[in-house]
Amino acid sequence: MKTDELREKYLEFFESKDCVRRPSDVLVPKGDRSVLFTPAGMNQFKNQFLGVGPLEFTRATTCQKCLRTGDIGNVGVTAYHHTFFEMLGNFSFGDYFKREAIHWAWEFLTDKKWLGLSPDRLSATVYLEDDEAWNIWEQEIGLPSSRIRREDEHENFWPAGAPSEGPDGVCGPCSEIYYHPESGGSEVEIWNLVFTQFNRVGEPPDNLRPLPKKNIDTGMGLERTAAVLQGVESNFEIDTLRPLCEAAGNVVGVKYEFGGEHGRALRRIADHIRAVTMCVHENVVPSNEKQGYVVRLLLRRALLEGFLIGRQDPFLHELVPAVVAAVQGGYPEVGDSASAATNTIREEEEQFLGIIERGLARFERIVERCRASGQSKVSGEEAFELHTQEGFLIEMTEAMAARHNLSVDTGRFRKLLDQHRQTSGKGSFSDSVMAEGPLDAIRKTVGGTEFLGYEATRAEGRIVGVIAEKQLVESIEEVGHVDPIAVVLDRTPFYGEAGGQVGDTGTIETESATFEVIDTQRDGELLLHVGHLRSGTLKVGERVTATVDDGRRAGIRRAHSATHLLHHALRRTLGESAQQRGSKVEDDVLRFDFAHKGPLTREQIIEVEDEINSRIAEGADVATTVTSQKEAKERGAMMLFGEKYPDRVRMVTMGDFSIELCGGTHLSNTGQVGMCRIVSEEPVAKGVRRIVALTGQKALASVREADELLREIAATLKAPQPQDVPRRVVQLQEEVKQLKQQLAAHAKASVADAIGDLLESAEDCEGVTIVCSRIDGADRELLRDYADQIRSRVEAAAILLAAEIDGKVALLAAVSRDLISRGIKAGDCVREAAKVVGGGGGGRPDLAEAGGKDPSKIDDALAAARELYRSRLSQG
RNA sequence: GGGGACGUAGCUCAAUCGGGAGAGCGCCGGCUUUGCAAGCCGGAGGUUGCCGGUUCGAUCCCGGUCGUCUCCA
Repeated sequence: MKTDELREKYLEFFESKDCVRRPSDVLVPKGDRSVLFTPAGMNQFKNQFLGVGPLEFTRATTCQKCLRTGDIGNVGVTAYHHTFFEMLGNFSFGDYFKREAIHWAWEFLTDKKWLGLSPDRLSATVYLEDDEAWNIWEQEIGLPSSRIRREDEHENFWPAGAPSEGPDGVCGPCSEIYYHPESGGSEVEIWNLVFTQFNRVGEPPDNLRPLPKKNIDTGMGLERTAAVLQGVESNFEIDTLRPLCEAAGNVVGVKYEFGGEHGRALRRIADHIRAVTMCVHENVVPSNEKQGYVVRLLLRRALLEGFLIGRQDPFLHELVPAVVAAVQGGYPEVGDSASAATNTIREEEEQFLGIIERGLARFERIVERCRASGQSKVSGEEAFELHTQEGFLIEMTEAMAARHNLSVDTGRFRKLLDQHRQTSGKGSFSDSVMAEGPLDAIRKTVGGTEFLGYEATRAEGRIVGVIAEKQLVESIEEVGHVDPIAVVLDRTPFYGEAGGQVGDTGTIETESATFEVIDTQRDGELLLHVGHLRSGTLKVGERVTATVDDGRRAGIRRAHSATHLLHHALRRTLGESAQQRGSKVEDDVLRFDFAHKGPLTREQIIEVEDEINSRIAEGADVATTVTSQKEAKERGAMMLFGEKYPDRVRMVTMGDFSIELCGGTHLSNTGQVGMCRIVSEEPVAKGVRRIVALTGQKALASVREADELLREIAATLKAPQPQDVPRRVVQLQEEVKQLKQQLAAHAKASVADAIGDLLESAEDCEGVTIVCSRIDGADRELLRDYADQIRSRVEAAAILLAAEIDGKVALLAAVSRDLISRGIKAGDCVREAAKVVGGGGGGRPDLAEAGGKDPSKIDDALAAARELYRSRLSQG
């Protein structure tokens, strides 16, 4: 059976059991900080499992795109490990439970209409204490007890080890189904049925409370099951992946054979490039943090495999078409972003090779050091530094060291890496991902907040929850709380921050109390009014009047509608690739990030600004409609890969030029923007630019400000007209430069004059001119000049110069080079002299500097220096 | 979220122990040459990322900040 066929059959089967077929969630789940990537099918149903929020359905089935990197070292080595893979799943939220889950799994696996696997080749495991599951398997399914195994909480509980080790929250026993291949190879786990029936509360014993509503969460690895059905010995041999491995072989110039010399490496390349392509398709691009870093790592590891085989220029991007071919059955849309993915991947490959080249110098130094000291091993420390600072994967260091006949201390390297892991792990993710927060209680009773803000900025509502210091409270009466309080209403005109648009501000009032809202946030379906109680008492259940600051809201609407105009104008000027990557919409201020390489030219910025303002002048209608996702797509609304849209979407259209899906608040006519002005354009990340623009009042104010500034500059420069300013500035710069040069020349000349006097009054000792003198008004620079010129004017000189600078003493000693061998050193002299003025110093034998704190002793210091020179010279 | 390295002329990078900011390439001018390539001579080009501290004195040591690279989570 083909892989695509298996996927379809599974979903069809569970649809026949009244499960709703849901699309795969995106690879990076939105609003879930507990994971980097979607790790399993149930991830998108966390709220349903917790019983939080409304339930649109109680049974579901999906084929979920997943990414896991925990076992990356096993990829290509074992038969069944992947980074990216697909997980088939069926789910129940308080609906069907253990009996149905097991019966249906068995039916799907063994019925001729579906997979038709021989029952004799299947076995199952259950959790030690789960007699219920055991009995279903043994008595109802009729599986012989010899083929049912009981396993402990580390093997057959989710999360693993939860009863004794936690985390707290929803958990339950599982039952795994294994397939025993005809070839006699080892058993394969093909399906895991999780029965989430407990809520863990604290430490054992008696810490597992039965859930009122029990859930089912199952996962069947698509590739793994396909391998079983196709009777092949590895996931990489199935119909979709084998060609990808072969393509990898072609690209690096070797033939792919499963057991061949390069089999493992090519499987890794195939696995990683598939994962990378899927990520890039969803706009998760290589970077140095979080998800982007994982993508980068996958890409680099894949590149390295090819590099070691012998392909040492970018080649991974050439595999994108093969990936598209492999995944098009399930994800035809990946083809749409293939060329963009190819570019992104090629760029990252080039960058990595560039980094290697830069690190090469350091690597060579290490090799050199080993040679010099006769070592045959690169130390673990050195390898670790190459790894953490230059990005050299250890395998690469080893391979390159081998070329120089050196080995690498990998044992030590691993130890250092482990240490590094431990120190870094301190700030890791919270593990109680399935635990409830204070908001979930409100959600359970009232569902969500109804949003009225599209039509009104003032409305009546009822308080359904108050949160102070992270706790639910019944009422709040303390005026002057330091930490903001959150108030939840059943209905509100306040817009909660979303889609880049900031939350509203305003007031919530009862007859006796006033609450100032400084921000509005959302948590799932709830809108949280965040702020401070100004007077009176707020109680849950009270009726209130909620009033949005409508002047501010108007500015936000102008900025938001202008954002759509900007998006439209950018795509018109720069091309379709100038896709939105993020935005922030505030009161008459907007920030817009979009995909584009390199800075925009001044002309392009003006063109964009012109386009926006023509659309404003045109006064096009702005219309919003709520429609199905499908229809919006057909109308040509922009939909981004890597975004997950709800089934019903809000579509905002402007004239005939802009259609976007948007939940924000907008104007009714583009003319109301008034004016839009781009104030900056800058890079924010690789391939992403940011434009900041102003609308309405703020746009006008900024023009005025610039005008005012120019006027001021012109007045200061005494330029008669603003247009004379640039010329005047150039003129002044030139003047300053000339004056500086003149000053320097002058100083030099005056030094020459002064030196004549100094030498005249200098004493001669054993043929050496001793100059110990005070140069008033000199700085350190000038003292050096004096010393240099004295030394160039006489045969042999021993010098100490002093000056008072800022109430402190600066000393400088210098001797002709010939004198050094006679034991006359500038450093010795300057140290002696510095002692006298309460300081210290040092330098080279021919020139040294020092300082001190007591200017009144300068003459004493000069005398001491003279004395030192004399005595040394007479000794010599 | 936690570590590490780096930031010096337009570019690539030096600067020993804290003591005079440099090289190569590029740029400009001159010479040599029939011309080009090259060569020779000369020149311009610096807030040592930014802020603060220690010190008589900081490119160098310490703290902070910004940016780049990188590892781990």
